[in-house]
Amino acid sequence: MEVTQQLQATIKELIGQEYGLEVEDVFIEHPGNETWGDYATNVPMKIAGLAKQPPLEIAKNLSYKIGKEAVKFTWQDREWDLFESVSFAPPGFINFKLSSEWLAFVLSQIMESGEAYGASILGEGKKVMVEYSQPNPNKPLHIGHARNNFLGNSVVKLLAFSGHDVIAANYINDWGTHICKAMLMYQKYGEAVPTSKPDHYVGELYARFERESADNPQFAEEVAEMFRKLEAGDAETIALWEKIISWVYEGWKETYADQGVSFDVLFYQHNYKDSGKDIVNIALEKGIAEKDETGAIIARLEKYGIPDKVLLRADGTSIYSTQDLQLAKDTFENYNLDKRIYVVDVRQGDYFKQIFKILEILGFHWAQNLYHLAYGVVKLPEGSMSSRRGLVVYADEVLDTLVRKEKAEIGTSLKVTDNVDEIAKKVALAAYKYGLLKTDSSQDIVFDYDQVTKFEGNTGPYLMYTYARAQSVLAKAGGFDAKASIYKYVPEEPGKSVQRVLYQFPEITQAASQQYAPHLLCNYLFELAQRFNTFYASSPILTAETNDAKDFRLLLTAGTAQVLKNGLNLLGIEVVESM
RNA sequence: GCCCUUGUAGCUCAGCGGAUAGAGCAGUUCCCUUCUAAGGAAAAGGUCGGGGGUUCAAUUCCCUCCAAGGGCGCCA
Repeated sequence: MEVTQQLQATIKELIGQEYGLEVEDVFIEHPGNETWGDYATNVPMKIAGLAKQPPLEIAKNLSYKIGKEAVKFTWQDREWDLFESVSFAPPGFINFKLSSEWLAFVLSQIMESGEAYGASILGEGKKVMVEYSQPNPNKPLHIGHARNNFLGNSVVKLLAFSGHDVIAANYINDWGTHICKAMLMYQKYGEAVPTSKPDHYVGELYARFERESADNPQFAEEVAEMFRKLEAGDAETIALWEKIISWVYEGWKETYADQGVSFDVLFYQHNYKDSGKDIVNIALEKGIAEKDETGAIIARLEKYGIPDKVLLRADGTSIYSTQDLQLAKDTFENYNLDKRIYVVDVRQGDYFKQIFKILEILGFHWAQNLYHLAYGVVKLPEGSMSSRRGLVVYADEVLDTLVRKEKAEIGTSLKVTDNVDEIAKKVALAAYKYGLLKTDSSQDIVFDYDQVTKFEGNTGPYLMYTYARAQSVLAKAGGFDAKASIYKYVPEEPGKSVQRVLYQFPEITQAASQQYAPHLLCNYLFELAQRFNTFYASSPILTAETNDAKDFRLLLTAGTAQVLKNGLNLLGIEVVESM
């Protein structure tokens, strides 16, 4: 059982005995200052009123009654105390300090579990679909999309690691007037084959439309006409659409492969164009939506405090939301989902409120299990990105820059002689992913090129470097007693400080999974790496004073490396053995 | 007009209602004849936008003001 739960149960019981009180939640935290302890509770202050006693008195009494013998664990056929001490502190805290035995036990657990260390069964039996990326065929991916891809990818891994049955889905917006804009330009000016990376080429066609449509008012009607023909199934128009869209897929395939992002299933918007209209008709019948004076079909949502939503255009053609309603229904019912998560930027907040509410009032019970994981916008130091003002940073371009920089960096290192390209790519991606994941995903971030292309401090490469160093020492040691028992334990500060973070890994992976928050993991891994590096700088490992100390430090090194590797994997970052 | 979000060190960001507000970068000092210096150590840097309130306790919750973003029926 988890330490936290065990502790909570013990405290609850004791409060019942001592004060005859039932406490629902016993809040357990890690104290801000480690000298106080590894766990703490504020429960004396919470119950002071009901117990009619000063909080400090309660803390004193409870800490005394709990005692360090209260909680035990078994290891190597022996019982050990979980805590080294239980103490109280004003204004009414109880602090618990973990025993050296427990901290050593954690190391043995890490070695035993290996890549599975930190995994949990939190989501056992739950099926979740995570839809992310949702690229727009008209625009080459920029760093905002990169944030989406990295976040979605990491959330999928986190959920799987906590026992969920996860389906990574991508929804391709291949149907709509936006595609027709590129198609129209191709019809007018296009070459037979793309003259640049195919998806970028289509992007250029679209950009051309944007530029020229102001001076060519007839374009708008030509596009509308083209889309009507497309929806009506006109063979020639469909052939053109297929041609354009296949170029886009070709380009994307490369980008996704570069980013190390993949999906279990792809949904195409065009597959939902007809059934989507069916669901709109049901909404009409139920009086949820109505036809307005122009002929457009509108869902009336104002009584729920949400803006009304157009579901079909006046000319009867469909829009994004038409298909999205149907997709939600299909996936929920066909995949038997327990939850569906949409990783989409925060500006779509109202849109998803509308969609979710419509499905709810249509009577779909599963509508409450739809969740919009809204992530913040990626801005530039100059302000919001804007392709019109030329203020865009493309995803491919950042990766190229990072790879180039990393190759130069490797050039100065004597450690890497083989696989330069592969290592450069991995380190570059680590910098990229970590840079976009380390901030709370709900927040807008400012993308500072100089900062992301730095490989020092709180960065992905720093964590990889820490791992590589650890591996290097382990390789030189040529093996050690991985079961270094408790009897070999040599208490020492820099090492213990690492252990005080290591044991928290399972808590962190669970919290990150429950909150869909990779940044929690980033914060944790950085803290771990910092402490390990301090240990590394001050405690010789291979030349330790005694053999026991050497074994123990090697064990600590191996444990740290394992946790770093497991954690980085959850962020979509692959470690390298040397760099 | 309505709705949402943000305001923490020069910059970029952490901070779970708690016990002296934390990093990284930049700037200042140190540390490679020792296991990878993509590292480590030290000092410096903050009226947590302003003002009220709730609480034993507020950067954290509520209200208000100021400032900056974003979203609002036929785009995605």
